[in-house]
Amino acid sequence: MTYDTYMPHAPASRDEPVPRATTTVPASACRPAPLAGDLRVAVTRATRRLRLERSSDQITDTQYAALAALANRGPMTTTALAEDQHVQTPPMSRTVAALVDSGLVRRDEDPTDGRQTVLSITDAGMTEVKETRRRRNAWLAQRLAELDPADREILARATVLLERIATS
Amino acid sequence: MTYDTYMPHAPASRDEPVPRATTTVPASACRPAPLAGDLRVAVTRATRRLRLERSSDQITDTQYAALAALANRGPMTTTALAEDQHVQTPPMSRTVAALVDSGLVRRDEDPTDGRQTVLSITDAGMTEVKETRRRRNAWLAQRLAELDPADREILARATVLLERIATS
DNA sequence: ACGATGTCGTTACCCTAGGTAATGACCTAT
DNA sequence: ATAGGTCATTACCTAGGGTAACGACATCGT
Repeated sequence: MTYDTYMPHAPASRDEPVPRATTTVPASACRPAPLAGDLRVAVTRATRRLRLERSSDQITDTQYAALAALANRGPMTTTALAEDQHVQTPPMSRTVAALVDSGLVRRDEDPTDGRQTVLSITDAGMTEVKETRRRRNAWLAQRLAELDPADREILARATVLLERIATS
Repeated sequence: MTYDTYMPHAPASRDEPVPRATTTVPASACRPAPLAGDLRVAVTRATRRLRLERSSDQITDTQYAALAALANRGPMTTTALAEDQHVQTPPMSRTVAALVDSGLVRRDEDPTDGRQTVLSITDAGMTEVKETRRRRNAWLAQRLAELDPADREILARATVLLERIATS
């Protein structure tokens, strides 16, 4: 079993110029308080819009997120997975149970600690991640392909910043 | 009753240079397909993280989103509100009912079409929007204040792009 | 060595919030 | 006038958050 070396975080370095962009924003929209409101609404609306594009999938958003975490970060316990996803352990336990029932995740007992069970993604699970990732990203990738390359770079940099904010 | 002139969309104009930023991204992360995966994960994770900061609120995420839409865009029907929020009419009808029960939204019959009811935000609703916006944004605004100004500009531009994607 | 305490995972149950189906009220077009 | 379309609501299902409680196991203190 190999795990994707998926690393959205890029190393930070100062004074990188961004080439050109197709949008301008007033300086007032860059102040923390107004930006917080705009960004919150935009992220919420984008999440809802993305949800529309998962109709024919066999796996839910939550299940995919957990499975992708196992694919990206390797085996871990239920509690660690819950912390990674910022949810409580009981709901994560239920999500994991669904993935185990589907044969996408395997439970292995920790030899040194009988309380813990280590969760690993199965080959079927990894196949599902790759296929689901491709299918789910299709719509968004199409929208992104229609953007100016400079706008895609804006979003790529914003992705790093959003990840940084989400993990703080 | 006055409505906030809240306009996250900035007019588009080409060839605007972005000053400096504290992050770099590899060119591969700017291609549509990889960026779609990264961006989807980042937006999903950011949404979950933001949800952690609403503990003591009296109003739910969904209710606030609907109320804010009425505050920002003015009176509209239940169906129009559902379309704006990308949900079906029945769930929106239920959300509206909760807001009416709380006295934050008022139903007015359309004088020319007995089927329709026009929803308007009340003074109490507008107060609630302003207070909730301030309270909910506090955490995010603090995170944003810690960023480099150039990074905030990246996020402000990304906000416009996300709104554009969400409404496409 | 053994009991008290703490931790991991699960189950049970509540709530919010998506979805579809069906219905009633009303409008519109033939 | 009536048939069909539209708006809003209600009823019901499912997913997925939360807390409480419990069993199994580990660890620590005496």
